Amino acid sequence: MPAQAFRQHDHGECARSLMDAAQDLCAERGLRLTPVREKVLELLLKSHAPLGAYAILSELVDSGFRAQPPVAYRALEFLVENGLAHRIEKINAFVACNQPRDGHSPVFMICNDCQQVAETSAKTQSSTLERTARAIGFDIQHTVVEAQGVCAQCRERMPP
Amino acid sequence: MPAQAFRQHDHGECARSLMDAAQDLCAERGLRLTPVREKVLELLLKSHAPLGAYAILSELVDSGFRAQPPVAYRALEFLVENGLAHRIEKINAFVACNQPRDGHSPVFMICNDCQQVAETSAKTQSSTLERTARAIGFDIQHTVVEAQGVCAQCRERMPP
DNA sequence: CCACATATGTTATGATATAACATCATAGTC
DNA sequence: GACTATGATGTTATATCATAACATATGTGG
Repeated sequence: MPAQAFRQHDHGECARSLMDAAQDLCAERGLRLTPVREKVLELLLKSHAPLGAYAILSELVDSGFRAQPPVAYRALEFLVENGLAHRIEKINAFVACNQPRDGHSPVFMICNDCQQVAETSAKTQSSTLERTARAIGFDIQHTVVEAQGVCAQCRERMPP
Repeated sequence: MPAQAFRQHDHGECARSLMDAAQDLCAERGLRLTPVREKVLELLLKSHAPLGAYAILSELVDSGFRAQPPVAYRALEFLVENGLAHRIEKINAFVACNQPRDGHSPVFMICNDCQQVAETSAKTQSSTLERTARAIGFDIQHTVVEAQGVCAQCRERMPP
């Protein structure tokens, strides 16, 4: 299911099932999905667009958590390390992962108009990168692949 | 010539010819390669590793320029807009472009050990991205493709 | 219950980036 | 040469993003 974010879908249902998946995954792996971590994941899942660390922070405060910056950053670090969220480098923001436990190297499409971000899993993408790397003896540990532009919905709405 | 940065090469000569190319390109296009802009490009060309905006700023000051942050950011913005330099998102730093006027979508390999960055021009890379984008009707305006890992030289030097 | 590891609370500060407005330089025009 | 529009630079202030360091608490296995 590519580009989930740009499609019509039951967002509430989608968020719930991803939260369930996250809880299962943490249980399996002995990871502690503590209240702050769960809340941050919930905020990311509810949001239609990526959230910056300070946006998350202020929502945490609204939800009754005492929260200084490290609180948000630590929770995000946990989620990212365990594949439950991703950091979008180009915009210094975070999104929930829409296919945890995939071990994928995600590709993001960032719409400059509606600010939504779609996570796609282009396997060929990373294999192309791998090939380029191999050619120069480079050992890849992490990849950042992000495209900025305009999504289909926004383009349709735009002046000709 | 892929991965220039990781190879043995005459860096001084390489920097000089790229500076010449930049001057020609600006002359052709009626762009003004002013003293600050030229100095910043020179700093990037001399450096073996990407430079952060504030590193550039302090080198500008060392070179006798009065320099507040906007001075460095503006020069960098000019260089990036005109394809003479690139921003590496993952590390908030800048490198000189090693093939200006190519209209390429560059791919960067960032070595976590020596901090050097190689710019490669993988055409297949961007076409793979293009295909992914087309599949969901996304119109790409800019791409960020960066891989972090260990370059061949550093890997050879490392403990087994 | 103790000790250890992990998570959280808190203060302070570091690092990156830009808004806003004043001043100056350059090129084209009269 | 003076006039003016445009683009470049100078400067102040501040916004935004991120982490170091250390204190405290909490859960887990011995």
